[in-house]
Amino acid sequence: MNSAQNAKRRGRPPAFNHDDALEKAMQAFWEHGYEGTSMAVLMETMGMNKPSIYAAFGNKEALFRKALQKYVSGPSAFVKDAVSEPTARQVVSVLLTKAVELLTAQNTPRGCMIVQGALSCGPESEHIQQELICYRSNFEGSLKERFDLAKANSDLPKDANTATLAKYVAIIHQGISVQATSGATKNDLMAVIDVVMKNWQ
Amino acid sequence: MNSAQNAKRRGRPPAFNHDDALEKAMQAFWEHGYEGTSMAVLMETMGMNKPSIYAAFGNKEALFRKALQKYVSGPSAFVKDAVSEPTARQVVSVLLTKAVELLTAQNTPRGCMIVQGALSCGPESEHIQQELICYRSNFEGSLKERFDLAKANSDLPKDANTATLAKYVAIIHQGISVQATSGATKNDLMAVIDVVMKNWQ
DNA sequence: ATATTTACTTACCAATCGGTACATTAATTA
DNA sequence: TAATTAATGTACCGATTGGTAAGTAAATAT
Repeated sequence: MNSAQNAKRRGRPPAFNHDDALEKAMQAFWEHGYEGTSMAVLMETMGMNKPSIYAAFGNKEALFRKALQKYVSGPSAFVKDAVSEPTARQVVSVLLTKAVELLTAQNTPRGCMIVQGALSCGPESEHIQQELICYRSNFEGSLKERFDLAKANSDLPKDANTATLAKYVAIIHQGISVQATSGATKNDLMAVIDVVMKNWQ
Repeated sequence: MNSAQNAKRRGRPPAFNHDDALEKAMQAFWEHGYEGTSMAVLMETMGMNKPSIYAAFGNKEALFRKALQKYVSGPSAFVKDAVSEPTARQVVSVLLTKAVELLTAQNTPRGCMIVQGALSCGPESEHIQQELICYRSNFEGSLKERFDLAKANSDLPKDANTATLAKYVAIIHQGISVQATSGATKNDLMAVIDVVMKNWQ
């Protein structure tokens, strides 16, 4: 609708593509975290100068939040698909397998942006830290809901503690993310997933 | 031997206690990570001004490394004890239980200093990031060696993949660390440990 | 008492941080 | 062609970063 061609907007046309620039920002934040990514490197990777970035995306915090949304709806979109798998076991298996594939992929940064974006930080980044905590909590919450459904369907035993199971899977996922940044390979982590799934009820 | 009282050193006596100051630095780095802890807050928490810190501990990187050693031989010393437990199962159980107790304690920062000290960072902190990766790798390596021993003692099955088991336990530990910083309680995480141990071979 | 040694305090350094004022360029509209 | 609009490039802002030079204070040795 409001594409550049149709709109014929008045002033000087932007020299950047909004989506491409945000993708670059996402990659930078993904790799080096919120505090570890300076406006200077954002300028370079996005191919924009600072005033253009601020005009297009707001300040650094706003840019990070938009990059985070792009991460959730892009590389991390498989999470929503995984919880739609027919059984709890398949949910866990698909979720962890696809997570390992993403977090150890060669063409993208290692590890999960939501885990390492601002795990620990200085006082001026606490809002972002809290936002990421919220994202992780929602992830865990959606797992719990899916397990509640499985329990109602007798896919999980009646006495299953769904909150604990959800936290267990979240812990595996977050541990995998730490391992991926530390250089663990896809095969290393897939072997661990095998152990986890072998133990799954 | 070289205590202040016995030595009768020449010049002006230090106004700080070396060990106490390092303890304070450790707590600050533990809570906010390497990059998130500025020299300004280190000055305040250590009760020393900058030149005294540099004279006593070297630059920020050297100070962090010394704080890290203090963390390993202090709060995190239980790891060495845990791997001395008589069976692999007890090793894992004691290790994870004590980890949860430490990482969710009220009087100390949440989470593990070795995990969140510099999980992602800017280019000027990559040495520290690498050092922490090394520490985590050594932790995992000592677990593998312990499992190798258990395998030799028929405490673990002959076909057990000890490297994978070690990575599995390391992943649980690192996931717990992420959870602890995000506000998970001791009870939350102990329940997960119960699940892990119930699944343990 | 003087010299020496050591640590402290103050003040400063260049570099970088996130963020912005201002003038310029390139497009459309009149 | 002149006016308007929007995005650009440059140059700057105060604050903070890690790190240090230089002078002062407090102890011991001569």
